[in-house]
Amino acid sequence: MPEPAHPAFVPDPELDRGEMEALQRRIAADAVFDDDLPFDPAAVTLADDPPADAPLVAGVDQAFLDDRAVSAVVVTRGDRVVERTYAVSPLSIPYVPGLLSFREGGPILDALAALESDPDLYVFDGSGRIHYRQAGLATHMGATLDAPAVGVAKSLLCGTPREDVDGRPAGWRTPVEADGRVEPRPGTAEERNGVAGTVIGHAYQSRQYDSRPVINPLYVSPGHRVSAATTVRLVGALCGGYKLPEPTRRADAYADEAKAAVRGTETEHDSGAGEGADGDD
DNA sequence: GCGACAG
DNA sequence: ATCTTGTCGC
Repeated sequence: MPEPAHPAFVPDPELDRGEMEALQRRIAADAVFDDDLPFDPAAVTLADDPPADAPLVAGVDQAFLDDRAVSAVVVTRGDRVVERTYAVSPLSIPYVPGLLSFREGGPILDALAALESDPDLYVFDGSGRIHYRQAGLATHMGATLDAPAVGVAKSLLCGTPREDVDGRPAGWRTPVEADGRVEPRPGTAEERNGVAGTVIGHAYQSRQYDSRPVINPLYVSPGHRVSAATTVRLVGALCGGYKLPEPTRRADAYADEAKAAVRGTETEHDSGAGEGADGDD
């Protein structure tokens, strides 16, 4: 069901670096970093028995096999899994910091196209507004689908946390402000007033065990149609006992599962059949 | 030239 | 992201 609402934004790996960056600037200008949700953010929970009208949340993550991406999507309502799909797609370009969506965006859209349901919110594994041109993976995908989206990264791409992030207790958060590496969005007040100091996301300590290996915080940022404040609120509501939000953990596990299945299909005897389609159970 | 760099 | 066994601890 989920199809690109804005075809011109669909990531094209064939573009040269300059064209990719130009497209990201257009996407950033079009992206909405304010709350424009068709549902109540407070309705997003991990309740065991959620209301029948609770928002559908899609967790998206990928695993890699040779020169292919195994993109997995797990849709949940509260704590209940509603649907799962995955797609195996060829990867044409290498990973380049700042251009991640051009490598993984297409494969992700392949997996989303196999979905029967229509998610209300997407949780992507990577940055959104916390990006050099304010158009990270979550923003690129959210703007392309014109759907609410948030980005959850395990490390910081750019920007500066307002406070030191080391050794913080669970629940702690601090704003991540734009620094000299972040460009202002074309056509916005940021061009005249500057972006430095603008809150582009948050460092969020989702989990911290009473001792041992100090856990690093997550870096969450708006993808599309969601503010930075609501993004942390949503991610906080989606985290249940582990560092990563539940939708992401499930997508990650499903991606590994699908990857193992694909690998088995090509190892047991020989090879031959198999394409980059979908699958579920 | 040097440093930084999601997955 | 990926290559990988065992091991310490609740």
